[in-house]
Amino acid sequence: MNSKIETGGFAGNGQALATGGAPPPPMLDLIELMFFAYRDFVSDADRLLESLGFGRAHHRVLHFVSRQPGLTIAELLDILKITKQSLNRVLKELLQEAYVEAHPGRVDRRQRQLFPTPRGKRLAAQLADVQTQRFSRALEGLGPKGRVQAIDFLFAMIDPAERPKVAAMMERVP
Amino acid sequence: MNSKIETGGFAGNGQALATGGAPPPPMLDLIELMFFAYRDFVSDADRLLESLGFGRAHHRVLHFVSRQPGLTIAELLDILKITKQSLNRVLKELLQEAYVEAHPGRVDRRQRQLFPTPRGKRLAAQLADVQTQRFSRALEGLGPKGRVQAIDFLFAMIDPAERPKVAAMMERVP
DNA sequence: CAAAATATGTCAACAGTGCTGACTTAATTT
DNA sequence: AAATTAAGTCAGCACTGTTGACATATTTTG
Repeated sequence: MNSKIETGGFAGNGQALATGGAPPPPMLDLIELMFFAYRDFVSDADRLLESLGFGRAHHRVLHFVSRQPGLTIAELLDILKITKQSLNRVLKELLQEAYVEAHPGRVDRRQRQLFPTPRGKRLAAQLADVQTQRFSRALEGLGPKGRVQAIDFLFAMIDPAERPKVAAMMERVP
Repeated sequence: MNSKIETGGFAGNGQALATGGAPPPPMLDLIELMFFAYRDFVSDADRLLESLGFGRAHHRVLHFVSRQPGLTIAELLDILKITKQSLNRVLKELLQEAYVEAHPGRVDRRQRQLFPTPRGKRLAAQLADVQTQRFSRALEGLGPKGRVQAIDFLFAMIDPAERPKVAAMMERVP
């Protein structure tokens, strides 16, 4: 049970340990850049959502429902990695305010398939737009391969076990 | 083996609408990859923190105090972009459990300068280590310039007004 | 020096979003 | 017919963010 991330304590971190595998020096720059980049990345959408009384959780649900219309609850839970109770709280609001619709699954009627309404599509597009603007500006200064490189880097940061699912979603290009 | 995304296919993303003001196509791939990458990135540290009764907020404070010993409250608030009440809640616990120490500022004694204790340094190093491991594995599959490119991309994602401060922190290489 | 500004701490209340546990309903599978 | 599955719901809790108001030092200013 003990997560043996005991790298040897303080000494383990320092690269002074000679023999065997010297632990790599911490990549503080990347760690911090990841924090700052994400902090500012989400802030764009946050401002828009706040005016509607929604939060980030609403955004994520609306985004993936717009991206994959007909998504079931179970599929959504697997993407978001949250519990059904957490999901239900925000999904209920999106349904009530008619940003999302649910219909019983055609093949398995226990399931509920989720679809964005026109209103939901519009909001999802707006949110994607402000975030796309940030990417656009960021990529402007980065050479022609900047986008491909960013994609490769971010994809490599994902848990290997999750990559096939993400890759499958990516292939479904809009 | 190399389960990279098929970048050659769609990253180009043709469709140059000539006339009028056609909105740029949303970069759904980058938006989603940013979400997935960050989700998995923070999960590493989360597991370690949970066993100590700490959360992400504690991690951030401990990280930046370790990174910039002598940091004041106001400087920390500017980095984290949270309110002093939010900060105080977690800082209080880090002080009580002796991961961080505070001393009155030498020049301005109203200020409190924050320092990591040996214990705090050790935990900060452990946390940085698990996150560094993820970066290491991610960068393995990306050419030799992968790291520089990732840094450039993430830096470009930050609000322009914030970049000088972040750059200053980066220059202070460990 | 007295007054104003500043840096920080604190109390209280609330919002958003995670979690667990327990129970229900409806539909499908066995 | 019984067991399993997909989903909903209720209750409560934890973490982390927010405002607003007020308190205490300390420094700066007029």
